[in-house]
Amino acid sequence: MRILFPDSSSKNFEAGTTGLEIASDISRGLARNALLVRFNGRLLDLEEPLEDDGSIEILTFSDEEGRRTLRHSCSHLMAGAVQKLFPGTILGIGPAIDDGFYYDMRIPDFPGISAFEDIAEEMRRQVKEDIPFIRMEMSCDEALELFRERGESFKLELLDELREAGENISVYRHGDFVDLCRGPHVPSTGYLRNFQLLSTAGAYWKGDEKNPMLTRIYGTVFDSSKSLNAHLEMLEESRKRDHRKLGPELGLFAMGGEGGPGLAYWLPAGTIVREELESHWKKAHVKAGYQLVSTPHIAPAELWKTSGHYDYYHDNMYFLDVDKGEYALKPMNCPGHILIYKNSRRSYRELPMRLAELGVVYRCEKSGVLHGLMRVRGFTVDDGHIFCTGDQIVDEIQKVVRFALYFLRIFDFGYSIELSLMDPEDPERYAGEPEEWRKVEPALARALNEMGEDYRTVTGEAAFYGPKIDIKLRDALGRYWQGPTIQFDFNIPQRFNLTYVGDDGGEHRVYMVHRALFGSVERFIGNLIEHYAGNLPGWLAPTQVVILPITETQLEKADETGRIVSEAGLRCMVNGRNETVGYRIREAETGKIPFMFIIGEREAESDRVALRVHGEGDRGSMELDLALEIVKAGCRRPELPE
RNA sequence: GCUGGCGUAGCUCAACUGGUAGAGCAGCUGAUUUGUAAUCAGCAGGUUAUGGGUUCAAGUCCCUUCGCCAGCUCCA
Repeated sequence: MRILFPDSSSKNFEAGTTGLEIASDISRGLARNALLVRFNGRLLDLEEPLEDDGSIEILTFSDEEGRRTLRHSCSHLMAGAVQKLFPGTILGIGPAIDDGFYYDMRIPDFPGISAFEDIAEEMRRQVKEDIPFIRMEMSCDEALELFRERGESFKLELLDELREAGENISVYRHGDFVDLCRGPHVPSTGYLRNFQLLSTAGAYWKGDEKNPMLTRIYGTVFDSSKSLNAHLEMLEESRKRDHRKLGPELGLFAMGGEGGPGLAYWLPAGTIVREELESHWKKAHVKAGYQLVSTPHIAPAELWKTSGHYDYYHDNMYFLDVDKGEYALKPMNCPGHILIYKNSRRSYRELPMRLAELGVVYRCEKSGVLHGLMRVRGFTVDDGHIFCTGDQIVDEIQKVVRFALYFLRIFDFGYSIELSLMDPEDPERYAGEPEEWRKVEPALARALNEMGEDYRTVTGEAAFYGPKIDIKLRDALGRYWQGPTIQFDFNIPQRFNLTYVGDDGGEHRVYMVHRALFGSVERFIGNLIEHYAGNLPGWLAPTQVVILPITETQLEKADETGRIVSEAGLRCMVNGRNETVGYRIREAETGKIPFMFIIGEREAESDRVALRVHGEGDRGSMELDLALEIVKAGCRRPELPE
């Protein structure tokens, strides 16, 4: 048979040759790293004999499918170990996930993570034994028989569904362990040396709270101990950077307890961070052609009925009585901005009209989803709404994307873009005319293409009211977070009958785009804290310079220097506490204050300071003016966008 | 919201099977006058999250409520 390789070379092999043998034929290294193959588009076990001509791709840990296969195989290994140690364990499902795997099981008398060492020990034993994973294909009835015998009630349920779907049934076995599984798997347990069990949690069977709760065990596996350790170190680093720990430690905000769940209280230092961020945001928006507006926190229920929120967002809203009428705290800013648009008859000459507001919204999130600043009940959306004509769409989208990327660049975030489109199979789900969608969706794609931005198209992920562009931001640890979002809305302009008068003198429906760049100021600051591990850029640092007189004798000089530094527009503090310099330096270092001016006898008599930079150390004694220039450069606010 | 875990001083943590709540750091006072990440001493700090129950006796056992954490679900 003729096998075609990805580099378009080809070679003849005897029919029945396996992927592993082909890999060995190419190189020993590839054979060692190979985990599975893609043959004519299908993912197959390495040891599956290939019978026909076809194109082959040998997949390793550096391929997404390779990682998933390794991890999925490890979930089998783990479940097998659990079943051996806890007889009577019934299997749920055990998929690979980003960075690892889990397995949901009903485990009798499971003691929790204290069992991890025993489970890991059993897994290591089976790794050493290098037990092969064996694929078996069978009829649905045979599989039912097999799993009925083994008491796997959840698997029987899955088999019933598979039968309805008319799927082929395959089963994988290693040692005594048997699991219903589509595959593929790595050849044997020996591949799974570098695993780590991570955590345990409850999870409902099929994610439905009416179903029984199973025990979920999370773990991960890598291709080498080196990459496993790097991953574990990253997890450790994530814990250290947790904004819920760093934020209160650095005096930025307080949460929880008497203040109510999901509500942040910004302390003076944190408020400086907010104010700096918001002030830059406002300046940048004015420069980018937005008009700033401000809308109330409450509005009559009628407004929310018109917008539709009253019906479809009711559970997330807070209501109150005002003058016997029903009011609601705003969960979104769009209706307010719409009223501003509707305040007068709009001409095409006014478009595009861009309105922006740092609008505080309240949403009644379920208690279980609250998470530090990332998910709260009251937060500030850096909201913007663009009203424009159909001809302006491409240009406006490009402007917004560029603007969003500007904000990510300021903070050295990476990013990846997703374009979410409607599901053409199910047009009923969506608001607006299909022809509008057919016009706008390609315009979004065109906007991104023209800018040369890479993006992933996800069909069926559009909101019901319109297609959208989501930009995920990637932080210093390589983690992705919800970032800027740009959403078209065919629904709300219709509900409010938003129009403009065109150059033909007729009324036209206006196009509307919602966009938020930070998403929420609170969450974005949470991201910044973790991204920078608390070492915020100089311009955001609540205190930028600490002045440390070595002894009381230099206190007066320190105060005088402090005045000069403040007059230079920097936030500074004099720390003349009765403590050793070493102690006060330590306070400044742990407080993550970017710069220190240390003034001893030598400096005091010559208008010099000894500059110390956070995280770097002593930069030596220098003229105050020079030190000030260095600090100013380190605390300079970012340039406004073009 | 659901399931599980947790809740002791501002923070980090002690207190054997129920038997007098304790330490370090932070805070305050004083001494010390300090040269690049912790000077020394003293003082103060608690209705053990909350309300109830069992007991001669509860931080410890049981129940309630609240909050936090993990996960599920949700996320216009």
